[in-house]
Amino acid sequence: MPLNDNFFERVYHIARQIPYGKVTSYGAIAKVIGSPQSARMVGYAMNASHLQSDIPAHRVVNRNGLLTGKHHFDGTNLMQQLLESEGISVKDNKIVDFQSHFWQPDVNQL
DNA sequence: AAGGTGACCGGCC
DNA sequence: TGGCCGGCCACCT
Repeated sequence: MPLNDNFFERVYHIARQIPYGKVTSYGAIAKVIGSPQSARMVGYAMNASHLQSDIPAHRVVNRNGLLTGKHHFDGTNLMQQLLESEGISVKDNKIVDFQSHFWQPDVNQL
C-alpha cells in the first residue's frame, strides 16, 4: 500500500486532490497517509510546498478551521483571499461553517 | 553530534 | 475556558 514511502510525497499526493472550494486539516492528511500523530510534519511539508506550484496549501487548515498557516503566504491575508475567491468565508482567521466545507481524504486516494 | 524548533493533535487535568 | 505533555520527524544550529 505505501506506494511512496516518502512522507512528503504522500502529503503532496493527497493535498493535490483537495477539490476547489473545499478544505481539509493537517491531522486528516496525517491520518490517511498512515501517520496519525504526524500532523506536525504535514504542516512542515506545507511549509516546503511553496517550491511546488501545484499544491493548494491554502486549503489546509488546523482542526478548528483556523488559518494557522497564513503567515507563510505573501502579504498579510493572501491565504484568506484565496479561500474567499473559492467561495469560503473567513472571519477572524477562521473558516465560517468549517464542517460543511470540510473534505475528508480517503485511503483509496493514496 | 546533540538539542531546539515547528503551518499539529488528542488526551488530560 | 485554558494550559501542559508526549508523540511525530525534517532541518538548522
